[in-house]
Amino acid sequence: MKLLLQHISRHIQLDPTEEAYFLSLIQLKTIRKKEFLLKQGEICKTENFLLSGCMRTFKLNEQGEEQVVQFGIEDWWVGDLYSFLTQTPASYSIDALEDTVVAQITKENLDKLYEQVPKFDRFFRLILQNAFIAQQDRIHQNLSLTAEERYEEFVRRYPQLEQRVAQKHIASYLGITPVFLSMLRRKRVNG
Amino acid sequence: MKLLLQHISRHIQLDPTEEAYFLSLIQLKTIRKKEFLLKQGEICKTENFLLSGCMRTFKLNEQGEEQVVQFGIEDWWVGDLYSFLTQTPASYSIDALEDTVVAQITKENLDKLYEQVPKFDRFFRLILQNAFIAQQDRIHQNLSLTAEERYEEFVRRYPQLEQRVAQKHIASYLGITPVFLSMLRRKRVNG
DNA sequence: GTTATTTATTAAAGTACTTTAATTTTTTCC
DNA sequence: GGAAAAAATTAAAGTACTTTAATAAATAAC
Repeated sequence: MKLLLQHISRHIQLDPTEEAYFLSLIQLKTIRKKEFLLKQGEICKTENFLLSGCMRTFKLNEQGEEQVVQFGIEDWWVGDLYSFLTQTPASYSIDALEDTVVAQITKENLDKLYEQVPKFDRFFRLILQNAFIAQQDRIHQNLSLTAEERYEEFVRRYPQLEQRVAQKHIASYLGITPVFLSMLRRKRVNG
Repeated sequence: MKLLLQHISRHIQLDPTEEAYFLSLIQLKTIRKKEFLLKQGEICKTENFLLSGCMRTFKLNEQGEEQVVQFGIEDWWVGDLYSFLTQTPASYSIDALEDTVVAQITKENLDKLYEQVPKFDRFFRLILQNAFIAQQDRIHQNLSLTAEERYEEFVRRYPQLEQRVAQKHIASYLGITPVFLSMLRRKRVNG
């Protein structure tokens, strides 16, 4: 839980009362490997901050294939933001790739938090700014780089993930088939 | 300028003093068709709200081709957020596809605004939430749809843009060549 | 620890999309 | 309003990536 408070203190300063109030709105939850935090069609009841472990956010496309849109590790937020905000059925599923612990806040509690401690408007504005910038770069890369270049970028940017996550998930995240990713890796190793 | 105040009032309520203060921090600027609002390498000094016209945000890739990452029309914000926040050289260029009028706020003034009227933290949080959701959907679509399907989606979602913007820019936004887009369009018309 | 199951590799044939280049259409500009 | 420039169309050859299928390697399960 210290991890979450550290994460917040990087963006805003809380006094002890505010910190206590914030913590009173948070719940911990453990998700075992292969279990789901959220299933497509359910309502996303919480925003989730990863304290440990690794998760993936994905969507079934029309052919029933799983398309990974995001990974989450320690220090990252995961959730289906649209479903959370509108309390409508989720388009994304989220499951655990390792045993995972998350800190959760419900929409009701988050709304209270915004009213009681408006600094959190700023906090989430800052978080979203960073996420927006990262996503825009990713869109640019997806459109202008080859699969090979995207893979290089992925390895460079997330060396930990390359190790922790199955190749088929990385392939999906990059928008290519596992077969083709395997070819790229061989090419990389052999020269 | 009414457009901007309406846009804000959809998300937060300002009292007359706050509104006047906000307006005192805003400047209008006209950009003629083909002129630049921002050039890659310059520092992005303002966030920009489009009152009329149409702009494109793009980046030169390593082969020197222009990759369009976003269009902007009335009611949208444009800028290079990373360059704006860090006041470092921009990775993106922004130019006008039509004569355009924008309402601008500098980083200095926006920082003042956040301190004087903290509601704006909420305002931009809400704007960023929407942008984040839209981008996530776009990432998913870019990875899981064919070029033809992405084009269909684009036409469905932004019918106005399809009319207003040159095909080569739409092709770039979709991540395909103008030649291939032309083929898709013929196919669409002929059956 | 062995078996069953899932994941990664390899090869070969197929397809969506690109590249190049020539022609036509549309837009720009004095 | 006519010439020049830019954008869109068409066709043909080329390439990055997919699909299928068979085998090997790694992980899970009892």
